[in-house]
Amino acid sequence: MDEIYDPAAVERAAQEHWERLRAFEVREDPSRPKYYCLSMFPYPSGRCHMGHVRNYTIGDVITRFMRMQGYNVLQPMGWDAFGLPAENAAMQNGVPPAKWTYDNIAYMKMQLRSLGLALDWSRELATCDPRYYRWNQWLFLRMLERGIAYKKTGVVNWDPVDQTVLANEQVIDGRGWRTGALIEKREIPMYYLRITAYADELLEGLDSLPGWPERVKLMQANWIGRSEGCEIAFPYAPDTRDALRSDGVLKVFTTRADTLFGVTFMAVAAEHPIAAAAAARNPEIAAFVEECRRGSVMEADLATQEKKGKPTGLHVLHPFTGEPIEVWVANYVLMTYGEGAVMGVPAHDERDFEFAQKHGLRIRTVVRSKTGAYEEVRAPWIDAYGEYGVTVDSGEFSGLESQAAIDAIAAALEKKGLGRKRVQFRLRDWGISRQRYWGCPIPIIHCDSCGDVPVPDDQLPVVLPENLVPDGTGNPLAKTPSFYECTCPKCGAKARRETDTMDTFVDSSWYFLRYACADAEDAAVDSRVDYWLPVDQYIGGIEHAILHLLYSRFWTRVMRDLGLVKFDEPFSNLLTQGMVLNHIYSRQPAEGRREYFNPADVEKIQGEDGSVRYVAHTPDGGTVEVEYEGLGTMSKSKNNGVDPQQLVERYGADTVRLFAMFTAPPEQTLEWSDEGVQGAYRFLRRLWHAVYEHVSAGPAPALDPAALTAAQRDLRRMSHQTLAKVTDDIGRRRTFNTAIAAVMELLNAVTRFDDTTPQGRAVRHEAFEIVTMALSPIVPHICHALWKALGHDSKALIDERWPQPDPAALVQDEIEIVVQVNGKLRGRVRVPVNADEARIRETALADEQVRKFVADKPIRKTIVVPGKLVNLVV
RNA sequence: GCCGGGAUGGCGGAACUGGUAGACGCGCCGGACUCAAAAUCCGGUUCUGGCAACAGAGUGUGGGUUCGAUUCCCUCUCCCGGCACCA
Repeated sequence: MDEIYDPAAVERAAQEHWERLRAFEVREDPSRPKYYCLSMFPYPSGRCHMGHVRNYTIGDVITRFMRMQGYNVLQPMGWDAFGLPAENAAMQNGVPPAKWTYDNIAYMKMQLRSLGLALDWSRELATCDPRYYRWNQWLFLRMLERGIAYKKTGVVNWDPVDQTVLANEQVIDGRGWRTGALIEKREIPMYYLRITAYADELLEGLDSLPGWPERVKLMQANWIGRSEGCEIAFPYAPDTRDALRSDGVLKVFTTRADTLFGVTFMAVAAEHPIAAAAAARNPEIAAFVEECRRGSVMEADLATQEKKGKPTGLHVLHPFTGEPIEVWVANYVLMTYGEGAVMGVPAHDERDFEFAQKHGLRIRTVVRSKTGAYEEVRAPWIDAYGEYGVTVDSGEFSGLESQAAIDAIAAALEKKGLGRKRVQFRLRDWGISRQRYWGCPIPIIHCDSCGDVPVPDDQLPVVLPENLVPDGTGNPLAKTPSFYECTCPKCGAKARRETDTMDTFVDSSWYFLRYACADAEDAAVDSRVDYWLPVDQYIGGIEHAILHLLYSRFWTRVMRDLGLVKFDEPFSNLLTQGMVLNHIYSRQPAEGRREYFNPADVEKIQGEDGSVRYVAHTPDGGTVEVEYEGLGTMSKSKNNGVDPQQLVERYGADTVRLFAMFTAPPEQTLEWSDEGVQGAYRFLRRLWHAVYEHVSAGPAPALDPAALTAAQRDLRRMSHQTLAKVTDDIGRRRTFNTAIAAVMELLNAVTRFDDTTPQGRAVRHEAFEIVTMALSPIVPHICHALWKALGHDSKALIDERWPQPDPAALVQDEIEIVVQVNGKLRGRVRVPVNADEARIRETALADEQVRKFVADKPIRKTIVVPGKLVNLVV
């Protein structure tokens, strides 16, 4: 063993050993319990960032831990390789997205390898590989056959200058990111997947996932948004019948049918047919509808914009009273939810209340809440107005409890044919069409005579040409005849291939299945999926809590219904890691865009008066004063990323892994700190040195537990306590930071333990073995070397079994008890471990400090927490 | 705006089921080693008062439940994630 810790040499040796033995390539083995540990695959953006390092280290710790527990562990890796950044890079430097992507994959693979992850690279896949995405196409066609996939129009962001569809992130303050043009909404035909058909099952399925964080399940449940309510039809008044030139009804969905008699207006979305009819005859309405058409399609934008509305002058009739009610167009009504129309009940809905106040509409009180005593609803709004209560002024339905009123009104409406109870979901069907090049082609051919014709299975995959370079003005596929020109599979006539590609969420909705059988050539999945799936532990960023995870749950169910897999839920346990943050420094030049400076180049300057300023070093050798903007997630745009590669080269992968695991628990955000990395490095050096000192003194004799001194027993107890804690922290709690802290404490104790007797050395040897074992999932390279140095030449550490604490070593005969008087800490006493309440109380009262506070007051109550604390109440 | 989460020393965090607040690490201060510096090692480090023993205060804000609250309940403030075409 070398005296000096040389991470580069240590890591090279360990990685060579694992690679030579193909240690992490696994096969189905029915005789052993399997464990599928999966981290979300990366988008190959160019270089790994700290978020990847954190994500994959967490997965690796669990993988290595479970492997040592005797499981057959699969940990695969692949590439989420389609997506927008490749097109953006292409626009910038003229390189085709394919080449950019494959180059990035090669570099990032090298980076991941240098981290020493226990990955089975033989299963590697990339979603831009036709061998993968042909099955996207195949599965899409099966969904089309079953009506799960269908076509309808959808709304997109349209840049009128570039004549192109923009992603939400490309719309900044309502303008196109490249052109600065005001963005418009535009309706185009798209393919949708009927996720709503699975809404109930996706919601109920959450109950079968005890291994998922509650907050993620809650977010998904709210996203699905099941609500039970009533569909109510308001027949058109004569003016509306004229305007639309038809009989008909305006349908709304409401959960508060009990407030039906409080309706004083109706509000419809700008895209609603009644709005269109009103716009056709009234220029003011037309202008308002036009105004609503501008701006982005993002819900956050719609929800934060000022609530506006215009009366249409058209009316519908109340289903019971026949009273005419005016229809308004309002920008806060979503065409995509329910019927694109709502009934306005200002007395009992806060949003309607505000709208009515603003436009001077009537407020009609029809429910009295039981908690808020009021006769009439009037400003300002109080929450009691929105509560359930007893109906008033509601004709034959007056005097009923809200729920009874809802039932009665629903029944009466149904009898009239003007409504019924129904369930409404907030969840919408999943639009998968993208007017973009770098994605999986949708396998459809448009024929003038046959319509939309699916590409026959034997012509799959529809291969994406890899040599195109997008220029920001629309999809290059639509300008490439060699791609879109084809013949109709049905009639043989000239036809046009669909040029839209699929949402990249399609790619990531089933990749975890494909890892089980990545080389299967004639099927999407084969029987190996039955062995490995479901995923036992899935690890990824909290930002995927809803969309990716919900789509994957949906897709898995579709594949189940196609008979391809035998389970409902793809991920049994989920760990959502927090984001990685770093400081943000910037400067606003007199002209042009705000500049961001990497924190590595910024210096903090403390003035003598306590003032603080920040100065950044520029590439030309100069300095500029910059502003501190606080912490934010590491990103290219804020220039606050840290390159893990430099750190690996400087300190080694183990240091980077240790830092990522030690600095915060996995679910929390992680703040970057240069000093923290150095601290991690220092610890590993200290560990190396301590083991070196120990083994240099020659082999340790065998441990004889019966022959130990009290101090030796103490250290041995601590070793086994630490082992028990680390096992629990990694295995159950997944708090790697506290596991590391416990090992650090043990190492501190070992370092202080200067007993050189034979049994002292034996106890120390055991402590080092436990330290090495316990840290090995986190810092596997150094532990691989230390294990050998500790005399284990025949078996590598990764092939050892995780040890169990010795119960005999944990036994203690005396313990410390905390004494409180009236809940305040006043002393500590030592008592035998099996002392009863009387004995503890007696010992506590003998303590001088305690006596001072008890004085001669009678003890009214004694609370004993066994093994921990006694509280004397006087 | 809606949904979800968070806030504890100078800093990152710990306290697992309502029971010792501040483990562990960073930083800082003092000491050892050194011609000196770096590295390393040893000691100290929540705040206030006190030489000390010790006492009081203290987990974003305000209130509540309890013998006892960082932990449970209510209120407010600020920060972060998601909002369906970033991945």
